[in-house]
Amino acid sequence: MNQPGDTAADLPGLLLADASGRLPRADARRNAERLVSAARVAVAEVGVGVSAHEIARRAGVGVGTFYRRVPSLEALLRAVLDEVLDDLLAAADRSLEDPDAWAGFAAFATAYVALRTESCGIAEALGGACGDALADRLSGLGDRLRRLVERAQEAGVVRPDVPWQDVPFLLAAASTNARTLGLRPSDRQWERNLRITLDGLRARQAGPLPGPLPGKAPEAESRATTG
Amino acid sequence: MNQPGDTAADLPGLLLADASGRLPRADARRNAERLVSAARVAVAEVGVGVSAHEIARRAGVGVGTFYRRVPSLEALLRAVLDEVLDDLLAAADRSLEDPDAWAGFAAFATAYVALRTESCGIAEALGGACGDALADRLSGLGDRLRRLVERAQEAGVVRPDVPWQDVPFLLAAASTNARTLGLRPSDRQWERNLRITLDGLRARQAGPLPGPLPGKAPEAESRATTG
DNA sequence: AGCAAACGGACAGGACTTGTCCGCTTGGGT
DNA sequence: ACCCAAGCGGACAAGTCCTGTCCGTTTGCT
Repeated sequence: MNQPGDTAADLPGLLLADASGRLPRADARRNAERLVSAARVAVAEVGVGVSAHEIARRAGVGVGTFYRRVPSLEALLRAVLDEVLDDLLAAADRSLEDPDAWAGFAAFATAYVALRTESCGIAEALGGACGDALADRLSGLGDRLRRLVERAQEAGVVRPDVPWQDVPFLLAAASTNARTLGLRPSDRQWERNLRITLDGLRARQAGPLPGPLPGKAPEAESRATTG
Repeated sequence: MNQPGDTAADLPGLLLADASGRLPRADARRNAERLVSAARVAVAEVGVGVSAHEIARRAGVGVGTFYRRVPSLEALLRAVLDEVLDDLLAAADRSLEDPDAWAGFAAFATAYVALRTESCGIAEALGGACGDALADRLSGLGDRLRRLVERAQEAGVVRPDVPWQDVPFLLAAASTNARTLGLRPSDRQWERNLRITLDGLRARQAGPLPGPLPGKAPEAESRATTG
């Protein structure tokens, strides 16, 4: 996906080198790589709201070094997220080429859910928490997901009464992280959730879905009494 | 659930009256009620991280009035959450008395998902975001959910290979809010998610679930490559 | 009408945040 | 081995947002 020998830490969008295009000293390059690695982990564990000081601390460098190696906190986070989303887009394209429509759909669903589960920040980004910055990639993902679902429905392997617009909700749902549920994070929970969700999506007899199609309802507020 | 004639706004845990047990002036009582109402809405829309100034603004009063009517921000949020959780516990007990095991389970699942979907703050609280403050009520909920699931499995209406520990994950998943997904909030999305989840849980032939039982895995960290 | 109770909101003080700056350290060419 | 510029750490500036207090003004009730 990323050419070896890109910028310091193989992040195309991130200018880590100086004006001459090189990082002359080994420690500079090493720290740049540590910062990018730390940023990936921190985005996964803390989320897109992680602070520059926190990333620097995890990388084992001072804040001064952070801002010498990276143009800004925003640029670093952006580069990390862009990379992951590009990988995911590529995975979707590969799934679309799978001759088995169900296998392709399930493979992408698995990759998507795994990613959301692993990285709290990616889940936020996929949910639009980063505003317009990732809009292009997100709409590209939506487009591919629509094609994957429609193809599987035409092949008769996904129940036809589920509109493709429901699927991002279902996948996001299956990837709900243990951390957000008050239970200790057991690594493979998402696999169980996804399995049950996919069982619910598989073509077989089932009643019509309740409610209107998503994405068109007015902004009406509803309050239900739980009693 | 709450006796009429409790404290100012029917929140048992919250001392809104002065030492004599009365709020002498009508405006004081009116503002107390406005603050509690605003807190409920703000918790739903903003989450448990909502600020005192924000609640006061929504109630149309100054911060001074906020702190004169309410012992602290924490106490107000706690009272609001306690009330909702007590209602939910009562709903669970009612479901356990339903002679139809599936209907009882589905009714509670619906109430639970509806609540999480309606209120962002309740979803956070149910996920343990409030620490030990709600631990008693949360463990009570877990206990009732376990009994609901096991009863439905013994009656043969929920697939027996799904351990009850998976169900809170699945319900939390079904209630994933539209707001967190970058799509405009369409009120009834959760009904569609829940329907598909329940379809996945209904007893019928299905392969064994992958992975270990939740809640027992060690803290091992896993990194998967998405490519 | 009088006055205590209640009001609004400026303010204090603290916990964060991003990003800068400067005195000290060190990599690496000579 | 030496030298020095490049690189380093972390104190610091300036800002935002937080909870909670205080006081001059308004208002409900007797």
